[in-house]
Amino acid sequence: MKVSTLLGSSHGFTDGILPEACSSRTVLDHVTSKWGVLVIVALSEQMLRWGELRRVVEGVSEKMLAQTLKTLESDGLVLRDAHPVIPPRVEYSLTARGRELADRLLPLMDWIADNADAILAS
Amino acid sequence: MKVSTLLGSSHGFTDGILPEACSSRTVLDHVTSKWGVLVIVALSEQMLRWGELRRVVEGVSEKMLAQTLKTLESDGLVLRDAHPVIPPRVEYSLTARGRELADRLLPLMDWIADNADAILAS
DNA sequence: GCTAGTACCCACTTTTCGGTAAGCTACCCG
DNA sequence: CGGGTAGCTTACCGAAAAGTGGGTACTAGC
Repeated sequence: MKVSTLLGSSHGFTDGILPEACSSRTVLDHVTSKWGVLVIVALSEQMLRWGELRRVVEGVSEKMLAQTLKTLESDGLVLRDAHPVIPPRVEYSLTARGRELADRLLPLMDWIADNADAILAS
Repeated sequence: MKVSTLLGSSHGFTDGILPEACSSRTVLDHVTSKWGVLVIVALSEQMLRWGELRRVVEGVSEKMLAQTLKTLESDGLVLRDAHPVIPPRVEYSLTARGRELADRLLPLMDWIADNADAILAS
């Protein structure tokens, strides 16, 4: 079902835009969490190791990165590939589903990057 | 500048994905705030009054709706049109810039709505 | 005069988010 | 044997987000 059909002057929309406490809201919260978007975008280009992610996603703490990755992994958006070597080597990449998400996220991010200054100026 | 060119195996990406504390991060926070997305989507179909927004965006409190609308209005994404009549009548709609955003947000929301159940099942 | 409806605002409290710092494992190097 | 490294985990704490309950202004209707 398309969100864009949930509303409509012809329907009267007595129901809301996405019912409260539905699965879409939960996923939306995961994806639009403070670091979720940035991690997805970072991984959209290439697989990255833990330490690389920490550097690339500027400002994220270890705790938040671990938490974000765990959520995204359990959502099936990010793949965690741990090599049992010493020192540990863990590689993160997008799953097919994660790449679908990234495809829809990147245009948004590009638009934001283009318009951010104008938006804050007003 | 495209976000998708910020990274790249050929560049070495010693700098991060969007520098910390830049305008893009701020706008990203505004747009991906808990209620920001839902308000934009709700207004993407049609202009809505305050009370209608409260009902359509299920679960939002008056305080949060007011705060969200104020942020979006000062970002130039939402237009507030107050009619000086009794009882008060205030209409909210998207600006041209807000519609640009909504165009990039709706495909994302549609994808989330389509995949939410599968994502939470895993 | 009392109540209801619309669109808010403000103060207070609670809850959640996120940062800091420390510790842990298992090895390798010197 | 001490220090270093990579990838975490945990406990603690402050800040920020968000909910609650009240109040305001104005008029129409009973």
